[in-house]
Amino acid sequence: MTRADTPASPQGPTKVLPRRGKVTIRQVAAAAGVSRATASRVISGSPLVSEQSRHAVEKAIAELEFVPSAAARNLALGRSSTVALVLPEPDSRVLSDPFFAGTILGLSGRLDMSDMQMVLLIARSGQGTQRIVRFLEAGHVDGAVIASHHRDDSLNRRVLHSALPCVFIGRPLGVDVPAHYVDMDNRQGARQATEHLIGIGSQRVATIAGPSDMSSGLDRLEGWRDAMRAAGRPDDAVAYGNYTLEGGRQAARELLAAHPDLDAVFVASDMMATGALAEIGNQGRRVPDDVAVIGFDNFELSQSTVPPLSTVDHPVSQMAAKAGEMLLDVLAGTQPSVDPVLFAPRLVLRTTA
Amino acid sequence: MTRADTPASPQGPTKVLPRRGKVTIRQVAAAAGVSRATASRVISGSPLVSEQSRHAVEKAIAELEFVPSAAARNLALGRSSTVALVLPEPDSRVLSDPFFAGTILGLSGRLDMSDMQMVLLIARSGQGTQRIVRFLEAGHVDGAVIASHHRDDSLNRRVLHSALPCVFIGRPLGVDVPAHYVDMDNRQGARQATEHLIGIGSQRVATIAGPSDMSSGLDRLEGWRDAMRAAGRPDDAVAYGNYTLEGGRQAARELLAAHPDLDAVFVASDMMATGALAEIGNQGRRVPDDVAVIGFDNFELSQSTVPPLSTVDHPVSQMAAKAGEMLLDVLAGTQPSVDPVLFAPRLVLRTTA
DNA sequence: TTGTACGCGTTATCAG
DNA sequence: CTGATAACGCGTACAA
Repeated sequence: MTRADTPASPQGPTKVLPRRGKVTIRQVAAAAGVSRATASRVISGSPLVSEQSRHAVEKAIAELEFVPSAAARNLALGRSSTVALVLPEPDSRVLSDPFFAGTILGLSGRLDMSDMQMVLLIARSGQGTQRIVRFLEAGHVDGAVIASHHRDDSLNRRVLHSALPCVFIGRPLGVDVPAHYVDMDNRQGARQATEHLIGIGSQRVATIAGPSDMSSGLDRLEGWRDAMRAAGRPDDAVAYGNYTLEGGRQAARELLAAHPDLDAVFVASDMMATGALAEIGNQGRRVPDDVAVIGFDNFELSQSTVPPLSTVDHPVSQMAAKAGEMLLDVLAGTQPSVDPVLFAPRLVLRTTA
Repeated sequence: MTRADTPASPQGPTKVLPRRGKVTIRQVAAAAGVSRATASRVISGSPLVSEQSRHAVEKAIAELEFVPSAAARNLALGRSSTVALVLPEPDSRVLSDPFFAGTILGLSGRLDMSDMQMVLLIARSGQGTQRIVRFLEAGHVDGAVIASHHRDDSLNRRVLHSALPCVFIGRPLGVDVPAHYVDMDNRQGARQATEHLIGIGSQRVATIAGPSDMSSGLDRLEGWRDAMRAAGRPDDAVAYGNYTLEGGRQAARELLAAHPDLDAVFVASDMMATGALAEIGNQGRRVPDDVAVIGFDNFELSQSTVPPLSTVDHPVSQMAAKAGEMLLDVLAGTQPSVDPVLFAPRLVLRTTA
C-alpha cells in the first residue's frame, strides 16, 4: 500500500470556509468493494460490468456524493466536452443588443441536445483577447463558435492558426485560410430591400451603411450598390453609422443635408433605422410618404417604432443553432466541406416602405 | 526505468505518437536541452533558474508554439484559475435586460485585474441546471458568482451544499445556510421612494410589486409597506407584475380600476414603470400632476420615457464587481465573514415625482 | 466480468 | 541552480 485511501480530514476551527472534500474514484471503489477500473466502468456506462457491481458502485457514488474530477477526466480523455461561444470586444451597447440574446439562446439550444456544455467567453480590450486565445488553446474547450465582427480582431487569425475546431457566425474578415462559417446573405438582403424601394417608385435612394470593419456592414452596402447600379442609379448617397440609434440619427442628418432630394433610404440596421426615423420626423418629413425607409435585422423594436418599420429579417438564433451543429459535426469528423452556410434573406414589409 | 524523456530514443516501442498539434513540455525541454522541471520553472516564472536556461526554454516555447495543457495543469495544481458567472434560467427577456450587461461587465472588469478567467454559464430549463451544477462540482471552476433570482431554483441549494466557493448577487432565497452575497438595500430604497411620494403630498400611494419568488420583489414590496405603515396609511393597494413592460401596464390597469383614488404609485422596476406610464396616460391621467410615479433600477430607458422617470438607482455593475472581489477574497482565504454587502439606495428624481 | 498497470501533461519535492 | 521522480485522478489496453 502506497497510500491511505481515506486521509484524515483536519477539523479546523473555522467554519467560515469549509474545505472542499475531494472524494475520488478510489474511495468509491473501496466503498463498493471493487477495483477502480470497475468503478470507472460503471461511471462511463460500460456494459462490461455485473449488475451486482454496478449497483454497489452506484450506491457508493450516491452516498459519497462523488463527482468525477474534470481535470483528470479531460487529461485522460483528451477532451473536455465543452465548447466556447466567443464574443470579442463587446461594449455595453453590444451586450444589450438583441443580437446576443439570440445568439446565446440559439447556440445553447442546439448544444443542449448534445452532451456539450457551452461556456461564454467575452473579451474586452486587446489584453482580454490574449487571455481568451490562451484559454482556448490550452484545451479548456474542444471547439469554439466565434461571433466574428471586427476586421482588426487578431483573435480570428490566432484561433484559425491554432488547430482548434471553430465555426464563425458572420463571415470573418482578415483571415487568409478557409474557415467554417455561417452567415446570412447580407448582400442579397440589402439588394432586395433596395430593389423594393426602387420598385415602389422612389427616385433618389440613399443608404445608411454599417461600420466598414464588419462584414455585415460591407456586404449590406454592396447589396445596396448592386441594386442601384442595376437600376442605372448613382450610388453616391451614402452615410455611415456604427449600428447605434444615435449613429443612425446622425447619419440621417448628414444624408438629408447632402441630398435634400432623397425620398428613400435603406438603413443597414434596425437600431440605426429607428434613429433615422426620429431625425427624418424632426426635419418635418413624413414616413413613408416623403421618405420611405427599410431597415435590417427585424429586431423586436422594429415592430414598435412609429410607424412600424419595414425590414429584412436576420435569423440570428437559427444561425447560431446551425453554427453549433456545424461545430458538432466538425468535432465528430463528419463535416466534409468548409463551405459556408448562408441563410436566405426575407423582406418583412410593414408600413415604412 | 519507466520511460525516456526524449521520444527520440531509438529504444522502446513508442506507440505514443504525438497527437495533432499537441506539443508538450517534454518537447520544449528536449529542444532547450534541459529537464522538464526546469522548463516548468521557466513557465511558472520561478527565479530558481539560470538566465541561460531561461532563454533557451523561452526560445523553444516560442518556436514550438507551446501552450501548457489546461487539464494537466489543473490536475497538478488542483485549481483552474477560472470562475463562473452563473445565470440561471434566463429567457430571451432577461438576456436583453440591461441587468445582465451590467453584471457581466462589472464582474469581468474586476476579474481582469486578477489572473482569473471568467466564463459565463447559462442554464435554461431544469435539465440545464443539472448540467451546470455538475460542471461546477467537477472542478471546472474555482468558484462562482451566481445571479440568484428565483426561489425555486434548486441550483442555489445544490451549489451551497457542494461547498464550491461562491458569492450571490442578490440575496438568495430558499437557502438555509449562511451565504456570501452582495445586494442593494432594496427595502430601504423602496421605503425612501415611497416616503418621497408621501412627502410631496400624495394621499393614496399604491405599488406595483415584482414577482414574489424573487428577493428583490419581496424586499421592495416590504419597503413600500414600511413607509406606508410608518405614515399610518393602509397598505392594501398592491398589484403584481413580472418585471416586464406589459406586466407593468397590466398591473397599472388593475390598480386604477381597484383604487380610482390613487394619486401615486411606486413601481418595483423601471421596465414596469414604463408600461404603467403608458397605461396611466391612456386612461387620461397626467403624470405627475394626477399620478406621481417612481420606478426602480435607473436603467438607461428611464431617462427617455415621457416624462423622464424618477427612480431608485440600482448599481448593478458595482455590485457585480464587488461580488467578484468577494469571491477572490474567499478563494484567497482572506474573506473573514459571511456578512452580506449591501449597497445603499440612491433616489434619482426626475420629473414623474 | 474483474483487476493490474500504465499513460495523460504538469507541478512539487527532494536529493545532488 | 538542476534533474529525476512522485503525485494529481481517471480511462483503458491487456491479462486473468
